[in-house]
Amino acid sequence: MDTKSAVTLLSSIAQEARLDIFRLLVQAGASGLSAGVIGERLSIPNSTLSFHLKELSYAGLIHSRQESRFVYYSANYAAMNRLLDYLTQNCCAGEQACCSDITCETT
Amino acid sequence: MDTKSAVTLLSSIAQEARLDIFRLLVQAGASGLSAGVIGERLSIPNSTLSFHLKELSYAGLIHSRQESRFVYYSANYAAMNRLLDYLTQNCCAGEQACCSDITCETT
DNA sequence: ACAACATTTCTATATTTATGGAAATATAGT
DNA sequence: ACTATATTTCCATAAATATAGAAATGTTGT
Repeated sequence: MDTKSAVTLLSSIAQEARLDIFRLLVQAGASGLSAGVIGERLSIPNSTLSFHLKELSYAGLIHSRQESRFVYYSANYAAMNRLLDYLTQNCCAGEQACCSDITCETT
Repeated sequence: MDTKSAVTLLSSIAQEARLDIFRLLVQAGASGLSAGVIGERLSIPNSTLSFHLKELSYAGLIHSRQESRFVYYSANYAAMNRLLDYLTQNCCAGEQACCSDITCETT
């Protein structure tokens, strides 16, 4: 990953509404949530929501799929993991380990 | 951690110059680097650098300490780890583990 | 006090980003 | 085709952020 891509990913979640959306989707799992449900849960007007979903999609942090009348959005876990790895790469100048051991909490 | 704090942290590294600075410091280890060295390594004019260092400090992602004529900046690993944890909290809706195992690479 | 260097503040300007109403575009059921 | 529902695009406006030159401030050694 290069700096520019990482900045694109980070910018996409460096905003309150989008971070809320992303975390909601991270917690929702692979099946995701429809745009309408997201908007309702977070009280975001539809045009504003659409703008933010586009930002997250463009960055590649979320996927979307059409299913009947609804568009379902879901977290791109692989992209998230790549980003987290990038931030901690080659850390600590050879000193003792300092970085997180992040493990998925499955409950 | 709440959303606002996380956004502050993310915003502080969602910018090319600042992400470069942060990663440089992550890799530099606990001793850190002086403002001058950072500016030289990344070719950032001093007033611009100062602006970005302030942003990172304000967010709490880096520390600074004065040592003789120099100001040394260093990564706040604890803050970084808290942020990474926050992003992956309660992920995947009880499905199989999906999140990174990030371990410090010490070489 | 002075000189040399390091870093920050001041300032103006340029650029990017966020917001949400209204209208347009899909999709599905009857 | 018509109606109801879901989502996106268009648009104007408001707000936040980035840049870097010049001046000011801090620090150390002589």
